[in-house]
Amino acid sequence: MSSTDQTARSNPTRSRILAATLKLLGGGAPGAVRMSDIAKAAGISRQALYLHYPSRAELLVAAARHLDEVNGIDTLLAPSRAAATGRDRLDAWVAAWGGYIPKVHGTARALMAMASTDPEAAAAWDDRRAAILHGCRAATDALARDGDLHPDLTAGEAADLLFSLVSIRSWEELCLNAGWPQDRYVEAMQAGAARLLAKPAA
Amino acid sequence: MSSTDQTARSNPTRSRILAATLKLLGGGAPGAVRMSDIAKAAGISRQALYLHYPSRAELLVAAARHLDEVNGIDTLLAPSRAAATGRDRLDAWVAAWGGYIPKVHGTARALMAMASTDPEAAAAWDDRRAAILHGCRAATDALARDGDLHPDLTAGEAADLLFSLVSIRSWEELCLNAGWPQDRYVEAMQAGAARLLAKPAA
DNA sequence: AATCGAACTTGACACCGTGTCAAGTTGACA
DNA sequence: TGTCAACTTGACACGGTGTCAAGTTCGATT
Repeated sequence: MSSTDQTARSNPTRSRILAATLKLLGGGAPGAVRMSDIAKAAGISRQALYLHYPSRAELLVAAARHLDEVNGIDTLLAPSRAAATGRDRLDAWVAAWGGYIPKVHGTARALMAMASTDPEAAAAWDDRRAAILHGCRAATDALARDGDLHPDLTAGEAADLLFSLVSIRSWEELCLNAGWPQDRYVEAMQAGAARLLAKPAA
Repeated sequence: MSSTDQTARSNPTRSRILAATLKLLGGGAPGAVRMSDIAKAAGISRQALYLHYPSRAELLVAAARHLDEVNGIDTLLAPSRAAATGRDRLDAWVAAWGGYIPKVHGTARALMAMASTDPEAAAAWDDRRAAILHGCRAATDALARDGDLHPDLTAGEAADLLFSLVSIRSWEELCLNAGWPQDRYVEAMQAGAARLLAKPAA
């Protein structure tokens, strides 16, 4: 999830392309974002864009990678790894991931849409899914180690549940459609994840 | 959600079109379903298809309507309305809706995708969202009436949470990607919804 | 100073899927 | 017999992606 993307840093045009892509994708894009839109925003011709990223799918994948890098996803997720108890870890994970969603959801949305047609995008999206699910699993494993996991659930099931509870789609539903403020979202997800996954207080 | 769709029943060709559409959309469609695919499956020309449904969006909307009708969605949801206690109502709702998802998810998926480009499809999808959310709200209201709602949540928030917990996307995640059996899904959602939304046992 | 190559430009074109248009065929019903 | 509706074939426009070919610009090489 963080392979210090040389190409982008060393090459000024590519950075501008990625920056333009993220800007368009991030800023509540009105309708679809076309390749030509991105080229225009980056101040180059459409063909130059294809010179750097041979397909829309590859561009989106690169943009998602780049997004993780500039946001320092690893640093962001560190507190979760450092937590002492399972409950703390769950809270920290939900806070970290929940806080990250607003930053990535535009790009993620485009990647998801692409994934339904392009196999390369599908693979990239699957990688990300796996990484997030892995984070969820780490939290539910920690919970299980503390004997704090709800008795009806295996750690695997709990991870799946957590993953779907704090999925990007669900965030969109709550924060974009239902109008929840981001703070309330994180708070409710932390409390909700605990109720959903942890053993009820004795 | 059930306006006894005259047109379809009275017109044999339309029924065949809708049947073909649902079949293609339902049967784990490999890749995108084109208008020409549907025409071929219905045994008519592409142009005849446009004669009945002037756009892909309108066809998908009609297919979704038709799907609700043949499945008797109202009858299906009746047990939920009849439940005595809030908890019963929640359980019945989750069971009914959760059992309905596998039948509609193919069509819903297509409609969702369409909604991001076509305003008419977006409106149709929003109607469906509203109807489901309304069902969720009815359940959480019943819970609240019994004084059984979790103290941290308003009935509105609880409905939003329930809606996103049992969303089609989440079902896809759990049952298609994570491989949960449908039975386990319903069971886990019933128990999970109760933990998430109801007041903890005293 | 001449030139080579990389990055970029303009402009054209193929492909695909949606949606439209026009002109013909078929068959039922009056 | 004529007419109307449903349907057919075949063509075409449009938008978006991706490709191809032929120039331009400019810095680095020798």
